Amino acid sequence: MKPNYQLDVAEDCSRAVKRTCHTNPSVSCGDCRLGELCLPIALDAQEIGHLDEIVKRGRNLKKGDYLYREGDEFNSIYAIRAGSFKTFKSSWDGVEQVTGLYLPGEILGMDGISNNRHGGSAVALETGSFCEIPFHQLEELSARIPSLQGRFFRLMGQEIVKDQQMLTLLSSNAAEERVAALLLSISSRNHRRKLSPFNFRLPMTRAEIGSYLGITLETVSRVFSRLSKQNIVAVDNKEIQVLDISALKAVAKVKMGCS
Amino acid sequence: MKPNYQLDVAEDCSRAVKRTCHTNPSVSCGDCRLGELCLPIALDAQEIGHLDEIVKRGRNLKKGDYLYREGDEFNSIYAIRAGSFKTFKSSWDGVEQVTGLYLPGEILGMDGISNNRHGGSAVALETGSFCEIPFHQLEELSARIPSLQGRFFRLMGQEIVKDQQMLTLLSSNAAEERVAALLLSISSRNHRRKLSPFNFRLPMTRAEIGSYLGITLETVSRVFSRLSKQNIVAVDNKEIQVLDISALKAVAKVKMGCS
DNA sequence: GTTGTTCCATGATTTAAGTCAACAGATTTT
DNA sequence: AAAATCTGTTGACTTAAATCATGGAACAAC
Repeated sequence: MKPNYQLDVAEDCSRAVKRTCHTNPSVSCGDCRLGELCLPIALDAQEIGHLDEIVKRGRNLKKGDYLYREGDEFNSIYAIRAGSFKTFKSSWDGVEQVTGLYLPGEILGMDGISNNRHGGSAVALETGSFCEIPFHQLEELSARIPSLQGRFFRLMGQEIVKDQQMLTLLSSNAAEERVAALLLSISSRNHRRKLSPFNFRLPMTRAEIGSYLGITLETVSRVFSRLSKQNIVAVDNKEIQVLDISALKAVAKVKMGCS
Repeated sequence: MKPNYQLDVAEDCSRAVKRTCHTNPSVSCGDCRLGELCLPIALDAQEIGHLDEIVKRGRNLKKGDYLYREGDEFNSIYAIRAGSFKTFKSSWDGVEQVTGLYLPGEILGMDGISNNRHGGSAVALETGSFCEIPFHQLEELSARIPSLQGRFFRLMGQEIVKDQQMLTLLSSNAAEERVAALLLSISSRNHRRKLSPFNFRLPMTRAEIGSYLGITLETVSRVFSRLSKQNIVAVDNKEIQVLDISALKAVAKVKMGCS
């Protein structure tokens, strides 16, 4: 059985001739290889043209740079082209609570829509690039292009579903389930992006993972050790190799994004 | 200091002469006393008229009746007029996970938008009534009425924010914080509805509250006992009286809907 | 009203995860 | 390349909440 995914982004880019690499900042939505994951799905060529006009493409960030901060005025949503981002809130006591992990092709920043103010912050976990889509222009365009409106409704609905899955994950306890579910989620999202679902690098530290999953970093570490000992995954620092995906699913009791 | 809220719904209804009671099934959106909480905010009279044409008003349910079930085809969203509802998912092992609590003026069912299938079930926690809004008609109308589109974007955004607040509540542990936050949330939502923020009846059992908050029913019960002993709230079964709201906020470390 | 359920409170015990602490490996900085 | 900082692992101990168990109160059905 041959894997139908490329092993890494660089390799994929070198293959692409006319579509150009997605890390090329000037590539338009129609040519972006993330097209079938990002906002434009379900739009025809002409509609994508309109969308292209309002999208500010190819902004780059390095690790630790903010996309926006908690309390910032909300102006745009962001489509990730490369790299990974986390969203988080700082609680009264300054402790940061990770609320989301976002990978290429995913949309960020919808937490600002209801109040015109971002409810949390978003930072790059590594060097990355993104497109900025001014929201009021998107709204105007949506009113004129029903399929875009529909697409955006669906996108927001997806965010709701995702958050609610996370919610059930966090209330039905068990540290192991949570960690396993996160690994499966990353795995399946990688698969969607035509990357290996079995080998990937965790973009977050143990502390960030713990914060996201509502457990301590020590517990995260111990769970990795246990899963390792059972030969379910191989863990080398942030490098993860899934050895037995069905066992991993059993541990997770299949909650989050099932592949 | 005089309270500016009515003590209960019945009293409020008896006062209303031309607006008619909101439990009257035939009252239109323009006249519904929930107007300023529900979908129509930000619409003018004519737009509300259009909305009225697609809304199926005044459906009634009794305790335990389903609004929709997990896996059902998604057709409509629902606006609650009276009563309260919970949403939940059943996990593989049949254990039910409460994912949301909905009160009058709130909108239910947006979890179906992305997949055309409801991700969870919704049932009435007590006798209640609601309006059904067929989603595809709402979409069409939204494409023609920009302010309705905007309103709905905002409404979905609100759901996202709400879920993320819940998420941070569940990861930053402490049973007491969670219970306190839930009480404050209900309190402030009651306030918005011009009901007492200090006296209310919990619509859920201890088991449901526990499931929602990711703790056991015994823990919920113990937390109530402790808060009671500290004279922060008076608890008589489901009847709650908030005695010291600032102390309650301190316990909650102010997380969920702050009043 | 009586009977049968469901719901709630509380005690005793167990357990999973948190906390504290020390050290080793990585990564950055200079 | 050395120093300094951040990140990850593991152990020992503590603790908050889960589990198990009982009795009583509230509610529904008949």
